[in-house]
Amino acid sequence: MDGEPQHLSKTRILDAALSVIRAKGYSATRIEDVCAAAGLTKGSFFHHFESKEDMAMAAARHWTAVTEAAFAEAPYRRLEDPRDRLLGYVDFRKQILAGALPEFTCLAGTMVQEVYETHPQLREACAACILGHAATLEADIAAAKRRYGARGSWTPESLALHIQGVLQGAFILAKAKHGPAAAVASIEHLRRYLEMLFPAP
Amino acid sequence: MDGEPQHLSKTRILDAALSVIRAKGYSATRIEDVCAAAGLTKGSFFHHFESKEDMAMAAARHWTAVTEAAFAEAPYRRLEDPRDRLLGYVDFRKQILAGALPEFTCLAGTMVQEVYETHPQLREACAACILGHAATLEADIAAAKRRYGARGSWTPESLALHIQGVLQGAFILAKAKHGPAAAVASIEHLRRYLEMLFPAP
DNA sequence: GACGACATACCTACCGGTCGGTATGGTCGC
DNA sequence: GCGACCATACCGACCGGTAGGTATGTCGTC
Repeated sequence: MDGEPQHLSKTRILDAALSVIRAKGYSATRIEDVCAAAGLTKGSFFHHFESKEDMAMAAARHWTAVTEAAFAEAPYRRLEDPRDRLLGYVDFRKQILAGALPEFTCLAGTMVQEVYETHPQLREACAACILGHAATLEADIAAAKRRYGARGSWTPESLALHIQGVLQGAFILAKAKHGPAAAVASIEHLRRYLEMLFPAP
Repeated sequence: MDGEPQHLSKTRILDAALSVIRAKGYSATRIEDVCAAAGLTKGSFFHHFESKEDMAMAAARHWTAVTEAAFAEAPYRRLEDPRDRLLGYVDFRKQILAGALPEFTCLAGTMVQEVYETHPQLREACAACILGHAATLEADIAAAKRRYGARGSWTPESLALHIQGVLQGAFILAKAKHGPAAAVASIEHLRRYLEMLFPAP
């Protein structure tokens, strides 16, 4: 995913961008906010990025890489049964909600809401992040469906997307309530749905 | 909910605000965009509103009133069985996704993402809208639970919020994919969950 | 004639983006 | 080894458009 091992300051700017955008949204983040958070100046910023939108595109890709790495190492991935892996994934996502609000939010979901009509490229980048992540669940879902003979008629793709949708919705609930309790409860409903879809032997 | 039957131009501005904010997000909407959409000028705007944030607060309340009215008249509300009413609600929400993207999106969900950290009052107003709407489902959920002896241990409140979460997530999916298909599929998963929670006789 | 409902012109802070400059470090000829 | 040369990284003052907000005027109505 990452091309070359980009410059340290560039990744510092991108890391800063992730947290600032997740806290204030894309339009409201000023370039100088990002610079301040990164401990650099605008001169450096525009040395590494052509424009604010260019940075956002890079941030989306950076976010994809960061999250991909985080999930790749997660313990649930080593489980044998595809159903267990799927439920493990959900539990893992639930655990993450323990931290502070702007830290467990999804950059792509936040940004796409603001830019889907106005910045087609950014929308595309955010979509690729979300849909790409969803795609990593499809194999397990398909396998679990085969093994446990799931109820109802639906595609693995649609369920993978539904899971991402619930998570994104949970973030909105958390933001609205200014705390993760409702989001956790929502994810538990999602887990219950999966348990019922793939009834345990 | 609405205090006095406010001035026509004021509601025109608010209606315009709803569509512009839903299309571009709160931070990116300029007051002049709203004025242009309403066919008025800034002079009129600042006659009716103190500031942009004041307008946003009013827009949130306006949105609450508009949606409340829309759901109050919906046909599913006349169904006898609480389970049918709940499923009817979900189906009704699914139907709405037929229109153009910025027209079926939720203002409160869009705004709260941007302002939850920076504008506490606005966050509160958006939260009140979402949570208030969720609360309208609680009675039916509780009644359905009593009548059909639902599976698992959860509160009506948490399920009502979960439903809202799924819908908000579905909007994000729709924005990311630039079309409602995935959102529709997600709502169908939600419906399946409810059917399984309250098994039909 | 006072007031509410608008329009027009204007002010000004802010912010995305530019530009001239400096520091650092690597490379090459000698 | 050393100086000439150059590229990269970074700084920070500055520019110019933009957009939130204001001041003032006009017109209709009670």
